[in-house]
Amino acid sequence: MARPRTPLLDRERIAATALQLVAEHGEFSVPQVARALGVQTASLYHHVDGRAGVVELVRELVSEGIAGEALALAPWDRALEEWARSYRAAFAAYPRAIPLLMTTPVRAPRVLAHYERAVGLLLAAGFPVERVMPLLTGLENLVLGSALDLAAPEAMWEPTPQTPLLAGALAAGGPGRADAAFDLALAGFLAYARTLLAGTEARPDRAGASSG
Amino acid sequence: MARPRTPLLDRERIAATALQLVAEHGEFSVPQVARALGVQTASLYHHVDGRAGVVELVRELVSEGIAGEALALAPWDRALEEWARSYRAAFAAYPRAIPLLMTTPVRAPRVLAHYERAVGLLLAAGFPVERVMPLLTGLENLVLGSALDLAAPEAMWEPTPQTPLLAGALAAGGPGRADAAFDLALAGFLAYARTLLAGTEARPDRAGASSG
DNA sequence: GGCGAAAACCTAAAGGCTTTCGGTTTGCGG
DNA sequence: CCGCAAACCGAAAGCCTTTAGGTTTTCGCC
Repeated sequence: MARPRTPLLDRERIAATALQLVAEHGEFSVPQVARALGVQTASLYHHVDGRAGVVELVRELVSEGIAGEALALAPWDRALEEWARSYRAAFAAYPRAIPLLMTTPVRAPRVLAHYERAVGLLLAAGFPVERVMPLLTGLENLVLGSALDLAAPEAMWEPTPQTPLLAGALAAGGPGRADAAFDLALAGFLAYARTLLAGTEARPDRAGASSG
Repeated sequence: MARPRTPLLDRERIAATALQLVAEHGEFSVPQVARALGVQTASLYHHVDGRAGVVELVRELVSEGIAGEALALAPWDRALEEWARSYRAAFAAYPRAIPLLMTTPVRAPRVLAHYERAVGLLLAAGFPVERVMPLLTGLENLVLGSALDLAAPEAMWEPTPQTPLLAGALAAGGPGRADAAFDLALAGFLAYARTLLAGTEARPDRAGASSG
């Protein structure tokens, strides 16, 4: 009962166990992961940078389904669209993880690398740098909001007898409808982005020349 | 040191203290609120339904700035736009509260009443019931994502030396830019919603007639 | 005016969480 | 073979949420 012949823990098993707990209960704690692995709580801290480190492992696992290579497609709007679709699909597989991952800042290198690529794509497409983060933020909100809505609308609103219309609207949307709504919202977003780019190209921005 | 001559606590003081803690530190705990009010932790439980109850009080306070009467405007798209603008302004005043309020389901009656009204507005405008929640979800994500981006972009991504483009894009956006981006994104959203409505009216939905 | 009930605070405690510190055993490089 | 690092355990500090039970004060009612 000290050091075992073969290690009981590694980052992969920790990540998988935490993700399973999140998928089942919507949250996790370090002791819960330890119990599921038949290990004392303190042992986890030899493999992982605290609870926040486990969250990042979960993020990596959930994000594995995102097709980063889609960002290499042309033209830029098609790249963004394919990326957003695989992004949504990856998170829709684990809807209960979304609140957990939205709450904490993204630190996972693999996920940051995705965003780095996406920023590069938008800059190469001609967007001014100050438009890039609002665009990515908007797209991310569209994707995650849709993924959450797809399989866990009750995570957002709690209808009461005083809110019959809300209850009806919540009950009305099925998975197929959510998919169609995402398609349309994404199309709207991309159309907006194209308009924005056209306006930028027509009148090049000269911000920063006066006060910076 | 038992029951005081004049009460030390009430829901308003609890709410204000919790909101102040959230505004300063991004989170709160029941003992922290108690300490700030010079009271024992357990005393709060006589006024509030646990920690979740305090969260709902904070939500009410933050949401007070939302102009619910905007939903009575005509036409429906202008009502939605004005509502969204005041919604964003209310949350932008307390950006650090946004993660807290996005994580837990909405229970606060006043806020649910807002959504109830919004659902009614969209139904009256002619949207099919199964489109309503995706629309509201999308609008809410737009609003909250923009509010968070307005004053706390570092709450979402943690740039590293490996992500120079991301760091640059994060540094580039100022408050004025975020406002302009919100204006455009909102315009895009409303245009998308109008398109959706036009398509619905052209070919009335008969969902529910076959199986429901 | 008196009295019981309820309100409002307290102390205490259970049980959970995160994290660190100091053992103890095992494996490995020299 | 020896020393060191790795991997696990036990214990503990300090935080959190929530409940239970006690004490004093106020208020409504007779």
